[in-house]
Amino acid sequence: MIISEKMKAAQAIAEALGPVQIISVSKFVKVFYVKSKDIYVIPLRGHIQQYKNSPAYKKWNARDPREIITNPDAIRRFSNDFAGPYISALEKYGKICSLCIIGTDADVEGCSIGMIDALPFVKQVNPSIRIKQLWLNDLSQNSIVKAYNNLIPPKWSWAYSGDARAILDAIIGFSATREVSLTLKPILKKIGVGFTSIGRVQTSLLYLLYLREHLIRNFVSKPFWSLSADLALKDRTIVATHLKNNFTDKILAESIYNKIKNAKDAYVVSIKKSSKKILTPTPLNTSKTLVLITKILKITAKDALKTLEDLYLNKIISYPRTDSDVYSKTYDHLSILQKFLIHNTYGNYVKTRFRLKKVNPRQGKVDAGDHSPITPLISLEPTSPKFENDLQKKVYDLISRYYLALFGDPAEESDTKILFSIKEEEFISRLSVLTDQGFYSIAPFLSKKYDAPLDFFDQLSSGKDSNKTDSTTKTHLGTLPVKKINFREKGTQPPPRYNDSSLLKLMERKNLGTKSTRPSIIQILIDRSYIERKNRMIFVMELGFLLMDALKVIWLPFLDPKFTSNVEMQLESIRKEKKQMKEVVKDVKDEFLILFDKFRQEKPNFLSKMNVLEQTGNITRGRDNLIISNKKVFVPNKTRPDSSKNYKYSTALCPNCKKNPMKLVINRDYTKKFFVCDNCNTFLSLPKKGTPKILKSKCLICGFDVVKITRKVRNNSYDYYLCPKCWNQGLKEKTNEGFCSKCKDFTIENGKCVKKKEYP
DNA sequence: GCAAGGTC
Repeated sequence: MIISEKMKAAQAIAEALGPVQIISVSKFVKVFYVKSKDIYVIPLRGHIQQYKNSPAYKKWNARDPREIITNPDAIRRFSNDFAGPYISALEKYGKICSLCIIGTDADVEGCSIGMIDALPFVKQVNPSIRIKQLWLNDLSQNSIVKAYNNLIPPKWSWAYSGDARAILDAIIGFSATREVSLTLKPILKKIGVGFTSIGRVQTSLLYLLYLREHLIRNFVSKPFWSLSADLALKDRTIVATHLKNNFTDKILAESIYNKIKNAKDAYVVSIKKSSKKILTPTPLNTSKTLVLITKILKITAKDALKTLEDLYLNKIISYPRTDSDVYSKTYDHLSILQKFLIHNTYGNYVKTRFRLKKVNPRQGKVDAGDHSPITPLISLEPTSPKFENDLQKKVYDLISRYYLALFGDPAEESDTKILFSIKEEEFISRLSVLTDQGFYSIAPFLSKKYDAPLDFFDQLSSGKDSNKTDSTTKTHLGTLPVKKINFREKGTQPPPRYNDSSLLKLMERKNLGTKSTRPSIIQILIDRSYIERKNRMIFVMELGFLLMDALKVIWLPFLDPKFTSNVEMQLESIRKEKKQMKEVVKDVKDEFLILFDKFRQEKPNFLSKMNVLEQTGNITRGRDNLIISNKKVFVPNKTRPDSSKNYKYSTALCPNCKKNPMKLVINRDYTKKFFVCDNCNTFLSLPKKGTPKILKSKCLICGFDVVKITRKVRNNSYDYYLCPKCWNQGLKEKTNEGFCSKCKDFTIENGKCVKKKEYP
């Protein structure tokens, strides 16, 4: 048996090894059987287990949060709720196989998924099974066959490194989140916030945002003065700035201004022209793609990643989570390019590529050995029904154009520096002109803004072929009339606010989070009311600001990204077998325990600083209408984590007021489930156990939406159906009605309420 | 109620 990390990889592995037979082990999980080799390839869904607090520590008040660090039994591994069918498959095939091959992704998390999450289930049913590892650099058939013929001993140290990461994140996160939340409980209650989370990555990121916010809030603008000249050139105006700009000495600047303000002519002293080639871009890894999409389409990182995933699942682009920007030598670019030949918009560009035989892409530098760079797999017109929404079209367009640009010619720009003399004062004007658009023709969004070409200066530089000249210097070449001399007072500006695009870059630079988690880390800070987005800019809210302000005197070593990079170094030493996992977990725990105790010591100071929140009742900043002093509870719904967009609604109207559809409310741990009417607050309760889903069909008795309830019992799941309205009626009247299976006249067929067939 | 990391 081969254990794989995901469905797509399982299928690719199986198909590379021989003809495949698909075995459905549950509604959604398939196992791929390669009959010729008698191999079962079993997919997983990433991690199938996670660390949680053991039952004794489940309640926040039950035990001292400090024990989460000191008591090794405080956290335990639990199977995820979707893991049932995967575990069943591991057990079923574990029993009948003699060799178990770990074929998860070739990285630390992949090893931990295969060996820590999945393998124990196999070993439990078959303790003597042999274990090997399939080390895959990509999912091409060649690589898979090669790796299969060269199985390696399992890389345990890699798996332990990942496991240590998970343990430390859980211990640090759970203990600190509880300790800080419980400390702030009275204050948080008053400002309507449930808890304040602390984590290795999110807290470092919040600290960096706090530092920037601090700079911006405390920024004092300093004045400076600038001199510039508007010069007339035919019907255009070109602007030249004083060579000594900017002036901090107002008197000096003013005296120059007075000297030249009535000048009529600007003498061209010299023209320097140089040209520069701009290389085609390098292939797209996840990080680059997220930065590109958020920047060009001005959407959030979360939406960008979601759209990439959707395009991938619809087989429109390749796997979107990769650290590589190098294609393997055997990557079949030709067949992709050929698909684009007939494209209405990109077709001509691609034809030219074939004509010029430019069919090899520019390569990047990093081959992380995971997946190929992000690549369009098919050629789609914007009208294609395969797109589910407008955003998918736009993202596909960006990725396709970018990919095609890898085969493009370099672009070329010319940079012209013109030095003027205005009454002996030197002024300079810089012009940047695109002289050869090269790959920008297919990917114009990669281009910076250029000036319109000015052939005037080409004539001035006496007819030399400027394209081939790197630098030409001419003196006293003529004059331009001065339209106006400008003398302006300006002020220094604070550093800019982060947006999703620059924040992703920051996280990459500071090595915070991974390609897959960065967008969700940003989202967590928003959900916690630590930060908010306004006009795509990130603002730190009062809660986040004060928290960092108060914590920085106690926890600086933890807030600094150096903490997480040190942890990562330690994890590396496990991977490289220089240190034992136990040793590293102990060291980091000890280090954090000292900080934890320091927090306890400083609690009174911390609390008094955070009390400001309570006094002003203000967790936000910059939204004037929300700053209400001396009111204890004010937090409007808007500043709370807004999950409203995730709500599902019934199509039927509220049976009471008949004005609104009803909102399906499910809280995070699925303990509360009900329909509620936003208008009249009417409730329809739902069964306590199981996950409800609104079906597209309506109850033929009352007209309300039929709901499917999925129940999971141990490793199995089953569905049943009910009508919430009839069911609530049944509860009230104790008639036990509303279950579709017990309905006299109707039944559910293919998810639809239909009349029962009558049998004569 | 909590983290960060995978993934449908």
